[in-house]
Order: sequence, then structure tokens, then C-alpha cells
Amino acid sequence: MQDNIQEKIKKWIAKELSIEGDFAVEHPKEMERGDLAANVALIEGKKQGKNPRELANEYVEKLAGCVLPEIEHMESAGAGFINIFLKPEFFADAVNEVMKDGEKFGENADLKGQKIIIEYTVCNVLKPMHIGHLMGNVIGESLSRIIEAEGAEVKRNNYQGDSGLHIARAVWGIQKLGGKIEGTLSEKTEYIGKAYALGANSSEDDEKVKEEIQKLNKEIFEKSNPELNELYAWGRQVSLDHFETLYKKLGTQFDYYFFESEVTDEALKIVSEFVKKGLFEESDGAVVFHGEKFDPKLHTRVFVTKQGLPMYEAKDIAHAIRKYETYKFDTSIVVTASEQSEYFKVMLRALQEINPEIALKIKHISHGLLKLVDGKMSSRKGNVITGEVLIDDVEKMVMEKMVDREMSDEIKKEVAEIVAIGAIKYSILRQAIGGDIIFDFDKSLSFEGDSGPYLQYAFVRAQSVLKKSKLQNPNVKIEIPENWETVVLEKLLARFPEVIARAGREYAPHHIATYLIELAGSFNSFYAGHKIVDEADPTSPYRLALTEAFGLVMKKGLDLLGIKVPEEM
RNA sequence: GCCGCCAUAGUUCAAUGGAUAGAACGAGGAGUUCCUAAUUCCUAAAUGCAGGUUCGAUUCCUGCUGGUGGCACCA
Repeated sequence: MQDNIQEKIKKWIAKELSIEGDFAVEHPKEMERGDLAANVALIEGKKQGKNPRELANEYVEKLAGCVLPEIEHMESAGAGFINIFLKPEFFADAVNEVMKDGEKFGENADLKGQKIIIEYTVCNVLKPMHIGHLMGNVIGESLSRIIEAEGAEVKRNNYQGDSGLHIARAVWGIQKLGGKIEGTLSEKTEYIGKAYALGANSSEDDEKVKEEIQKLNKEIFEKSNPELNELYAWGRQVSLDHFETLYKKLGTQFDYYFFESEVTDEALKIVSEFVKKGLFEESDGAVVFHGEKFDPKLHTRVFVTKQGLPMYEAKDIAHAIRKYETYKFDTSIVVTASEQSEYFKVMLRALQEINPEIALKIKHISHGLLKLVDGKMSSRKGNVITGEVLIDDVEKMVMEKMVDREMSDEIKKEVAEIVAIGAIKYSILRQAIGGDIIFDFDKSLSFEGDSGPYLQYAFVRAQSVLKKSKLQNPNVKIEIPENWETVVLEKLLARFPEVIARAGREYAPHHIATYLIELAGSFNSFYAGHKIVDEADPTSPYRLALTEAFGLVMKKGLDLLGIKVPEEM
């Protein structure tokens, strides 16, 4: 098996040399050094007090007598590494395996039998969905796909904020602007965004407005004012419809939708129950949790306000319990922006006192902020770029790039959407999740180099070659030609399963992105250096097989990032 | 003030404690009678500072500097 070669070689070395297996067999950073490298001599040299380089020479000699069938040759190098070169047939077998498994290639069973629920795109109704929310959605979707590829049963979960002060701010704004309006979904969404900014801004330095909004908040919570109920219901539905159009465009389908408003009563009940048990305390009229009593690194947070309204912290606890009752998960992953990291630790610590079984199954992943070159976006200040606007603008940029392509306008539009969303998703997934993304419209969404379109383009080129070959050479055989020199592309194809495993283990989609860039680069070089479809060339069938295998892996890899591939572009 | 996260070429990002720190953009140069030039090839260019652990540190630990997020009634 391809994916066990490292383990196999490691065991073999340990056995042949009669030593413990506490060394590593890994890929060297640079391929010229070998396909795999073992640091046995470094580890053993230290144990035995011998010169590692000499020991490596000794080991290579000892091992050379009975090499494994996959191994071409070995040599000692550097500080005392043993570099291992594999046979061309090994890589040809990998290509075979790709063809055989197709789009299943690279998947594993590491999480087989696990029930995992992933919560992402935590949006608030009546607030604009800006590109920061896009980030959570893109990351959550990719993580879901990677975890599915590891054999787990995955549920996608959307928890939406349809209760709380932001609602009152927006409703206040809508009242000031003159109530409900008629129009398209986009117009209504924009209107509500304005209303929210108005409410939030006006209350910022005006105590009177602040009080008005507090009063509205209480009335909305108690559903005591029919006029407010209607405005709220209207705005909520507009927001939900708007979100749905974006989810569809981005390619996310949720299994569950939970709402804060459904859990407020339960939240109050739990808090009052645990006030009696001494977990929560009264302070200044509010109910608080003193996190620092459990861990000096935590802090105090309000769970229920003076007015008796549950805060996010209380609702989240009730939500976690309800989520577990709905779906008995082994792990619940919650993806949010990193500004909530500290909050989450406190909330989770409180939950641990209330229901440790659930608390310990919840894992928080935070994803950094998406910043504009000139600072942070804020729906309060109104300087937001909404997800919708971003996608539209990028689509226009793609359309411009395609002016001279011979395609029908309809296909062009389809392709533009696939490429635009691919570009946006890639620019989010190319880097480690935790860090902020500095978003520069002109630079971040490049269509060349380290970009989504670069990957899609490489795929399209491969498909184009294959289409041509079907006319000329209908019987592609995967036999390695004589005197074939293994190319980088083959070596990379064989590594795909490892990459998926690592991305899953570390919850890190960017490993896949980095790998795909390398893979696309190696294919592009391969493509540039040699004609693939060439009847006179005996290596052509194998080159075609490589091209097909590349296409399969690229498509699968992009699929794990949630990026679609066009047929042409 | 307390707590968390971050610091790598001019810029935006990579690098499972290992061997010469890898890309892309930008800069300079080259390539198409050939399967889509949204491409390929070549050149220059980086680990914030000071210690420590280790055979070996971008990676682990401590301090400093700089940035950023959180810390009572937003989510």
C-alpha cells in the first residue's frame, strides 16, 4: 500500500538493525535528496556515543544486502541521514491506484464511526453578512469535507443569532427610517444594514437612545408589543432568505439550523438552577460567572443582565446541551472568529461544571479576522464589504479576463462564478486558519501564481489534453515506459493521502492548498516540457495516464477545499 | 493593569526539532511553427532583539520590543 510505505520502511530498518523504532522516516524537504529519509543514525549515534555520519555509512552497508522491493537505493548524507530512493515502479503503482480509486483516492478511515458536528457561519440576523462571515463559512465547509474524507459522519450546523441587543438596534433603526419597505431581497437587506448601523451609531454616544433601545430589547424579548413583533419577524425573514442565497452560491448545505431565540428560556432556567448551586453569583443586579475562580487565566463574565435577559454566554450553554440532545456527537467543532477565543474558554469552563461530558467534547477553532488594508470592518461604522458585493465584484473581474474566449455568454457566466468563488475561497484557505487575513482587493484576489484560478487552470489544461487524446488514442494503458525517469508530478501524486491525513489531524485545510499549488506547478512544468499527446512517442500513453491521475487528484483536492472546477476557462 | 494570539524576502503567505528556510506578487532577464501564455524557465531578496534547552531551534522555554484580540450587562 502506498500510504504505508514510511511505516513499512521504518519497521524494516528497526528489524534489520535490531534497534528500537524511536526514529522517523520522513520526506526530505527537497526531493533531490531522496524520496524518504531516516534519522536513525542521528538518534542511535547519540545513544551510543558514536559519530552519526559514520554510523549512517555503517547502516547503509548493513541494509544494502537485503533491500525491500520498493527501494531503488540508499545513501548516507548530511549530518547522518539515510536517504532512500524508491523505484519508478513504486510511483507508477501510485498512478495506477489513483486511476483505480478515482475520486476516492486519498481518503482514509481514521475517523470511521465518529459522529462529528461542525458549527460554522454563526450569523446574526438583522446585521449585514460581511466578508468576515464568508471566512467562517469557507473554513467550516472545507473542514467538514476533510473530516468526511477521514470517514467520519459529519453534520453541518448553523447557529443563528436571532435574539439579543443587535436586534433591538436594528429594529430601532427601521422605525426611524420609516418601517418596512418593498423591493428586491438585496434592497431590503441593504436597508436593514443601514438601519442597524443607524441604531448602533446613535446609541453609541447618546444615553437617551441607548435607553430606548434597551427598552425595545426587553419588549422584543417578551414579545409584548405586536408592532415590534411584526418588524422583527419581517427583518428576520429577510436576513434568513438573504443568507440562504449566499450559502447556495458558496456551496454549503446545513443539516441543522439552530436559533438563539429557541433556547433563551432554557438558558434562564439553567442559570437560575446553578445560581442555587453557587456556580453563578449575583453582582450589581446581574448574574455572573467568576471564571478566575476556576482558572487564573479566565475572567468574569455576565450571563444574565440586570434586566433579566440571557446573554450570549447563557444561551450558548443551553445551545450546547440541546445540540447534544439532538445529535449525540463524539466531537462538536465550533468555528468562530478569534475575538471570541477568550470568551469561549470561560463559557466552556462554566459548561464543564454543568455538564462535563458535553463540555469536553466541544472544540473551538478560531479563524482570525479579515481586515481591510485601511483597518477593521465594522457593521456599526457601516464600512463593511458584504459577501454578496465581493462575489459580484470578483465575478466582474473574471468576466473581463475572459472577453476573448470563444464561449457562449451563458457558459461564460457559469465559469466566472466558479472561478470567482474559487479565487475567494482559495485566498482564505491558503493560509493557516488562526491568522488574520489582510484583504487587499487588487492584490489578494490575484488570478495568477498562488491562487485558486491557477489550480483550476491547471485542471482545465489537463482535461483539454485528455479530450484530444480520446480522439487519437482511445486505449490508454498505464504501463511505465522503459527507461522512464520519474517526474516530480508522480512523486507528489503518491503523497496525496498523507496530505489529507495531516490536514484532518491538524484541522488545517491550508496543507491541502499548499500541496495543490505544488502539484499544479509540477503538472504545468510537465506540460510545458513535453508534448503529452504524440503518437510517435512511446511514452505518450503513460504521460496521458499521469495527466488523468493529476486531474483526478486536483479535482478531489479542490473539492476538499469546497472549490469547484470548470470544464474550460 | 491582567490574560490570550502573532512577529519569516519590498509585500502576502509556507516550512511534521533536522541537511542549502519554500512559494507567489512585485523587480530584472528569457521562452510559443507544439495539447488554452490565467503558463513555463533563470536571477536578486528574509527567520524582530537577548538569553536558555538540544548533537541540531523558524519550530520548545524565559525576558524584551512591536502589533493585535479579550477583560460586566454586545454577539
